[in-house]
Parts: sequence; structure tokens; C-alpha cells
Amino acid sequence: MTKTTAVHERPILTVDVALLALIDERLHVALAPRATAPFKGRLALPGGYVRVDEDADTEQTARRVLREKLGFEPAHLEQACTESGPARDPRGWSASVVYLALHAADALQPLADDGRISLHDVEALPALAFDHNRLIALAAQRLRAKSAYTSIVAHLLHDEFTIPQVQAAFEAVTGHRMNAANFRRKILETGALKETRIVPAAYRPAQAYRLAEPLTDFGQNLAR
Amino acid sequence: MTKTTAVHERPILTVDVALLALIDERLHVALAPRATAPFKGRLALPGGYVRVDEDADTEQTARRVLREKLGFEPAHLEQACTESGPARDPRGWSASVVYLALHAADALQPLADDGRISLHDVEALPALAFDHNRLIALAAQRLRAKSAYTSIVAHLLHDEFTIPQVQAAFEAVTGHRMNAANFRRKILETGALKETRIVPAAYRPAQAYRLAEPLTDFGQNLAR
DNA sequence: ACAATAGTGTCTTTGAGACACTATAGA
DNA sequence: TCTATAGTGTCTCAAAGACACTATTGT
Repeated sequence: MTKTTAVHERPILTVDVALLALIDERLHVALAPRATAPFKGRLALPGGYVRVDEDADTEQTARRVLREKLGFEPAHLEQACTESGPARDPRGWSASVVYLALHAADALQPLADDGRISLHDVEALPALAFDHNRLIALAAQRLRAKSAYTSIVAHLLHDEFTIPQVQAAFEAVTGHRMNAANFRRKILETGALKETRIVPAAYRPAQAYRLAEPLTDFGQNLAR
Repeated sequence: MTKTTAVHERPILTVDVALLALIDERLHVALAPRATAPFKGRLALPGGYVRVDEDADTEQTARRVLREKLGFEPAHLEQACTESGPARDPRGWSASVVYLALHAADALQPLADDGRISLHDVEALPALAFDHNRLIALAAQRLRAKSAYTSIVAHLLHDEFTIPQVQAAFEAVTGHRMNAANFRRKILETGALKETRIVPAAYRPAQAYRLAEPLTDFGQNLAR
């Protein structure tokens, strides 16, 4: 029961953001080469130190990082997990709070065009800085798990979207092909969607929807 | 784009464990009065600083804390979330990685009897140290959410258990009463359980089971 | 024997899925 | 008018739930 009051070294605390988007039915992640050591020049997730004098919590760190590095506010942001250990950062024992961010791909395209980020298929990544390959795998896994039970995939689309678009996103993320009529009925039953207006589509115009809430829990596996 | 290389103050990193058990069909959490300031004497979750020279990661911190403070290895341990901010700890900007631990209540009873911990109904908690009321709410919410879709509630029982026992735990945690015949069929179908032996029960002896895996994802809401 | 719990059989109803159909645009 | 996509109607079949039943023990 003797408790030493010796000051122990504090670990490093960082935040990393896995910003995912859907391109050609495949999940892509936003990466940028590191500007400084360690892993200088190596591709990495946007991330950085928590600033105790600036950030209200780690979610605000995530938002600040995206704002400062990408000038960008994601459609969806949620905490995924915290990875930690002595070896994942050569600077010392570190913990990184990993955030999952989602956004429509075409809003990210300008950032890719002017070189702030590059977008990479999450299933075909090169060796990244730190343990970022693993962090991305965890974030993608979380997205896939939540996609079956919640309206999360809609955040990969624009603010307004049609039901066929949600279905395409749903199928791309879960890998589960569904009958269009049944998908429509099921997702409407959940109450996750709110009608907005009729929008032009490829041929017949389509009813557009917005999310009724940022995230609706379906209470069931929509794919089954 | 100027990046100051000034050394910023590092935040505090702690781990807190919400050890939950089922007593009389109600979730209880293990708490102990704090031995030191801040919040000296106030009830709190078992927790402590990450030790960079000792802990392989935050999960090992959680295990060490339980071992040192309670002499105890939980049946189930998983990361729940990370809470952070400047105000949650008077010592400074802090982040706490919260772990959810589960165990059979009667294995905790000796610890309660010799005063290492006290067990409190999670729905009737006094004001605790730090933001621990919130952390417990988050951990309990996570348990309830996972209970519908996974075999997690079995970790609130002994290593061997009967199907009526799982059902009682399931109903207590989810609040959803189920028909015994249907519950039996559904949980057996999931493949989460492995027959062990016949054990004496209140009247007719019962088939006992163990978990086939530490955690089976049902792929569907067992309650619906 | 009776009470209490463990476990099975089976009927009914719900809803998931298949699929044929209609609707409305562009080419 | 043909094709591509949006959206509806409806049938079938599997599974969820209700519930009556049997099984095996302690008291």
C-alpha cells in the first residue's frame, strides 16, 4: 500500500484522424506525407499533439487538426479507440486517440488536387508512419460494424441524398448486396430519413432525404 | 503554417476501470474511497496513472490497477472510450482511458467483505470523484448496447452457466423480457455456447455451457 | 404428490426477400 | 420509342413469438 509520490514521466498524447470517403464503391482514407521527423516524408494520418492550452477535449483536437491541416470540417466525427504502448512512437511511450471521420468524397477532391492530402484505398495501403496502417484498419472495421445497425453510411454522401445512393454506400461498405425495393422499405421504416425535395437524377428524378438525426440506431441488422 | 517547436505541457493520462457485476438483477459497480487528494475520501473507480516504464499499453494499466488494488483478474475487460478535458481533474488537463470490466458478483463479494471495494447500484450512485459518474454511465451504456448483439452478458456469470442464467442476465441488462423457449433456441443457434456437463440446479438439473469464444457477435439483435 | 425449474413441440403470425410491376426522365 | 433508373404491390417462405406440453428434481 505504500504509494510513491515520485513524479513519473508522462506519456505522449496524440490524436489521429482516419478520414474516410467512398470513391468508386471503395473506402479511401486521407493521408499526407509527414513534414517532420520521425517518419519524415512517410504517409500518415492527419494528427497531432493534444494542446492543453487550446483544446477542450480530444475531439476538439481532432477538429483543430482537420481545420489547420486541411481547412476542413467533416460531416461526421466520432471516437474510435485509443491505441497505446512504448513502441508505436520512437519519441517515447505514447497513446493516440483515434477518431473516425466521414465525408463525401467529392468535397475532398479539391484538397487532393492541391496536394494537401492524397486519397488511398484502405485495402491497398503502403507502409505508413507509426502504426497508422493498424489505426486505419480499426477505424474501417468500426465503420463497417456500425453500418449494419446505424445510419452512419449516409455521412459518406452529401447532405441530401437519394435512397439508391444510400443503398450503394451501404452495399459498398458492408459488402452485402440487397434488393432495392426491400432496402427502401427497411430504411424508411427506421425513421432515420427525412424527406426534403425532388432532385434530378440519372433518369427519373428522385426523392431526396436528409438524416433525421446525426445517427439513428436501427435496432436491427439492416442487411441480415 | 509556422509550427512552433516549443515544448508543450503534456496532459495527464490515466486509466479508470468500471468493474460491473450483477446483483439481484441489477448492475452494480465496484468503487473505493480515494486514499489521496484530490477528492480524498470520495468514492471513485479503481484507476491510476499509466506507468511508461511498466505498462505495455493502457489495457495492461487496467489489469495492473485491478491486480494491485483488488488482487483480481476480471472475466472480461475491454476498452470503452477515452474522456478528456481541462476540468475533469483538478491537477490539470487530463485524459482517462475507460475500461469496462465484467465479473460474476459472488467472486467480488469477498473483496467487498474485507473493505477493498463497495458495490453500488449503477442507477443509484452518490456523487463520485472526478467525472466518474459519467464514466460509469458510459460503460453501462456500452454493456447494454453490446448485450443485444453479442454474448457479452455471459461474463457476468461464472465460467460455467445454464441457459436460464444467461437469460436472467440478458433480461436484467437489456430490460427486455423474453420467452424462455425462444431465448434458448436463439442463443443456441448463434453458436456462442459450448456444452460442458449437467449441473445440479434449483430443481431439475440443467445443462451447463461455457462460451465458445470470449465474445461471439450474434449478427442480429437477440431481443428484437 | 406437489411445487418448481429445465427443456421440447408446434401453431400462428410477422416480416424478410423475391420479383413482377408501374413511373418518369434522358437519349 | 427505347432504355435506364426510381419507386410500388404482392406473394412466398422462413423465422419470431406464443404457449401448451413433457422432464426431472427437491421438499
